[in-house]
Amino acid sequence: MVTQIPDIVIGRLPIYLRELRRLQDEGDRLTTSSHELGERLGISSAQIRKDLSHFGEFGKQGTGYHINYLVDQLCQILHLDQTWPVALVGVGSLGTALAHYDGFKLRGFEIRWVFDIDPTKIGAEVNGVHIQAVDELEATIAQHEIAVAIIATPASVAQDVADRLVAAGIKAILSYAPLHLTAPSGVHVSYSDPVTELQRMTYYLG
Amino acid sequence: MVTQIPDIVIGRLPIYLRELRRLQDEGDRLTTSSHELGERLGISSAQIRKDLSHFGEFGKQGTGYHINYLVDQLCQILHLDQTWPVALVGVGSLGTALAHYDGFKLRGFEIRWVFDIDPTKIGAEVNGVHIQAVDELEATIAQHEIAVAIIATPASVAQDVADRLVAAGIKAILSYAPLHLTAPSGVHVSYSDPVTELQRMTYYLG
DNA sequence: TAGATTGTTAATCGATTAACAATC
DNA sequence: TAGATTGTTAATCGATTAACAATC
Repeated sequence: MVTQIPDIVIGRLPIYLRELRRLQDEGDRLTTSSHELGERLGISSAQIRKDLSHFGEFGKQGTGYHINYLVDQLCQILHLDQTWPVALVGVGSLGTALAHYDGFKLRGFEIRWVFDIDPTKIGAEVNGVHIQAVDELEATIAQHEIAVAIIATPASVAQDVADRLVAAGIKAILSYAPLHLTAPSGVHVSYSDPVTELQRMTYYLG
Repeated sequence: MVTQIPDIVIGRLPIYLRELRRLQDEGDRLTTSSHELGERLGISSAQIRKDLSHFGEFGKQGTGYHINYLVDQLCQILHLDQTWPVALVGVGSLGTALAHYDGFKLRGFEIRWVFDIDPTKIGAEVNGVHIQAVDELEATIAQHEIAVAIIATPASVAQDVADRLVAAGIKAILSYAPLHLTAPSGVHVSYSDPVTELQRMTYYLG
């Protein structure tokens, strides 16, 4: 029986995975518990057990969860037992920073195509990746069947870029442009806007 | 009577504000409606009306919301009728990109102090701001009563940096380090981790 | 065996939505 | 007046938590 799992549960799995990897790196134990994990993440142990129980029984009464095993399971669930090749659009300062970020590879992603509209950038390289003209976006994405893209363009062109990415077959977009993007259902969009995040916190400051 | 307003409501206000600013920039109308705003943001009109009603009655039956007025009100609520000076820790490629980002000023923030631990960077400038040694962090934050900070350091030192920021008086932290930070209650922490965001989406991809 | 911890149930808590009287 | 849209209520829907039998 296929049960629809809430988005909010899916959203926590990468957080669990990230903390489990830290436990692996610390390397001093083979198992952990929902209590320990919750303690480290500020999440209740009941919620962690409930979340995981949507996908199977990964723990053992009395001993908890085998860290390596749970990491493997979460990677399978999140489809991270592969490296997702990523297209990046926009090589301004943020795009360049993302292209150089070495935290992608180890966690399942690799920026392998980079696009910009600026003729003085096209043909150059960023972190070993050739910068292509945005004109080539559709052909490249279709040819390589790329599913994941990052938008790091100015806000003014982000919706247009998103439309073209979607038309070319992209299924998941992470956008750094500070505006809501419209995309057809079946295409997943997530956002990162530092100002929005800061504004959420200033409410609570005198 | 003071009612506790849910965090999730507060979290949507900056989104409303951002879209209202877009309507201002488009400049072709003085008013909007919860229906229009919801349409543009993929949020139900009922939710928008409910959210706003926590803070007052900002609309008029039949005509909707006066855009400029609602922007003003939201800015007041979010304490954005001032510019918040921000301290940035870490001047790697991401920190540098943030220091150069010109989207802060217009929306209520300004990176005015920058810290790094690398002696070859200390004393240089990034976007007109002097790079200080991390040693000077406590004194500078206390002296200027800085409330908001951004962490763009490697994960390995992020918790230590956060502890020092908090001890010096910082009340809101936006962290780009890919790990959960522990902070005392009363200190607000938000996160931006591109990999976590991408991992949330790959679950839905074949 | 005794202690620890799971997976699950039922209860609680909170958020969203539908509907509509009020009124511009 | 007629149409549009608010603010609010009550109903629905969904998420979190507390508690505990099962069992390692």
